[in-house]
Order: sequence, then C-alpha cells, then structure tokens
Amino acid sequence: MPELPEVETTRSGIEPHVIGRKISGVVIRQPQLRWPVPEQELRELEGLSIKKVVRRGKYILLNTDLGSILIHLGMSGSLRVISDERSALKHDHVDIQFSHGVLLRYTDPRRFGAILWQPKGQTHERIASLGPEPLSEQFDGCYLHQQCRGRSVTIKQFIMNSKVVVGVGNIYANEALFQAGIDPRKSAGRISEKRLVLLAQRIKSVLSSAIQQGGTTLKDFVDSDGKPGYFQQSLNVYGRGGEPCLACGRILSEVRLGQRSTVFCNDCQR
DNA sequence: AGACAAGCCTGTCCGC
DNA sequence: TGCGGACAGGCTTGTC
Repeated sequence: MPELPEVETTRSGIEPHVIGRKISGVVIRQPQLRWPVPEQELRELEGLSIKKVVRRGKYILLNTDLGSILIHLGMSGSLRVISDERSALKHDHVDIQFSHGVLLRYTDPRRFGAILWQPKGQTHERIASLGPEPLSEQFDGCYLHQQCRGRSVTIKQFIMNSKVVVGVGNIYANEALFQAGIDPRKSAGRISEKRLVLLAQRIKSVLSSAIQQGGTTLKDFVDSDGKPGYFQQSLNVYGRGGEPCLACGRILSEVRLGQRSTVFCNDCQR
C-alpha cells in the first residue's frame, strides 16, 4: 500500500530511466481504473519526451510538452521500469513504451489507482484541491494549529484529510500520533498549539525517515517485484493492537475512526 | 464462506 | 435557504 514515502521512492526510482526519453507508444489493456484511462490523450504523446518526473501528494507526474500524465497508485498499484522482454500479467494494465527499449508498466490488482491527463498550463482538479506537502516549510505547527481551529473531527481523521495536508495515510497517521503522544480520538480543535507543533514535527520525521528506509530497501525495486519491506521494522503501533506498547508495556488499544483501524496507547497518548 | 484492508472521492444529512 | 462539516458508502481483489 503505497503511502507518500513509497510514492516518492517510486518517483526517484523511475526518474533516471525515463527522463529525456521519447515515448514510442502506449498500451492500455485495462482502461477501467478508478476513472477511465484517457486513452486518446495518451496515444497522442507518441514522439514526445519526458521532461520531468515530479510528485505532488501521492501523485506522480510525468511532464511532457503537451501536459502531464498523472499517476496515482491507489493502495495496490505499482509502477516499474521493465527493460527486458516480459509478458504482461493479469493486472498489468498500462505500459508506456520508450524508444530506447524500456517501458514503464503500471500494475494495480484492485484498480483503486488512476491515470489522468493534465493539459499543459492547467492544474487537474484532483491536484488543485490538495493541501500543502508535509515536508514543505508551509506545513508546520502554526499552520496545523490554524487549520484545526473549530474543527470537531478527530485529530487522526483531520491529518489524514488531503485538503489539510497530503500524503498522511493510515499507517503514518497512527505512528505520528503515537510519537507525538496525542490520543487519536481527540477533537482537532481541542489540542494546544504546543502539541500541534510537536505533531507537525513528528509527521515530518516519520515520513522522511520512511523515505530514507524506502530508498535503501527498495533501491533495486525497479527489477524486483517492488513490494515494500521497509516499514514493518520501525512501526510502533500500526498493526499491533492487543500487543504491548513498546514504550510502557501497556496493551495497545484498537478502535475504528472514520472506518479506519486506529491503534494507540492509552497511557502514552492523551 | 465471508470479513477485512487500503485511498479517497462522492453523496447525504445535519446544524448553524 | 444556503453552506460547510461530518460521516457513511462505494469501488476492487487478495488474504486471512
């Protein structure tokens, strides 16, 4: 399940293989992803080259002179560089072929992901409504505090709202709240600025350390199966409901917030 | 077999 | 009446 760190790892992993490369064709085997794949627009890209590979939230953008291909991995998607002859499997929905013989293969068993088209000079609606990047200067305790004002929703659901800040999925929301010592059930509007400053710091640190780990563990993901293995080791709470807190030993609680599994320590988080 | 997990968009309902 | 916020539902398929 790609969260921001894995999307960033994917971005940096594919970048050197496709930057400056000319698109020679696009193969669409399954156009029915979260939204229909813009087949027409993608086919018109033949002959154009990739100018830049950037990330915005959990989207990867492949920039060309005509516009950008937006790729979202959903929860089960992956994007791999294929440099040898390898026949497509059941869930290999889209290939972007390059003239130097390499192709980018989009795979997504559950098809929660998306491939969208953003014409040059425009900003796709999906991206236009996104909040700031968690690792940018714009996102800090002061910003978080201002956004939280008057909001009754739980702090966990709040930080997972992509209009507030992008890229904080269920795993890292649980972890950041644990590290900040904040009860995930607490209303966003009822948390002091001081504690929100700490939360913003923890969101940044947990994401950036995951990017670093992703970078090392997945450095050869391009020719492997791309499955992440990096996060399991450093998780304090996610997936550990009913097990002892690693800090104090008390059994971790598990509840559902916004239909999402939420694990926390009743002693360490208040 | 059926429940569950995931990201995140959309529709509906609520209260000011 | 309008509007934003809160929340449930839906999509999909592999795994338990």
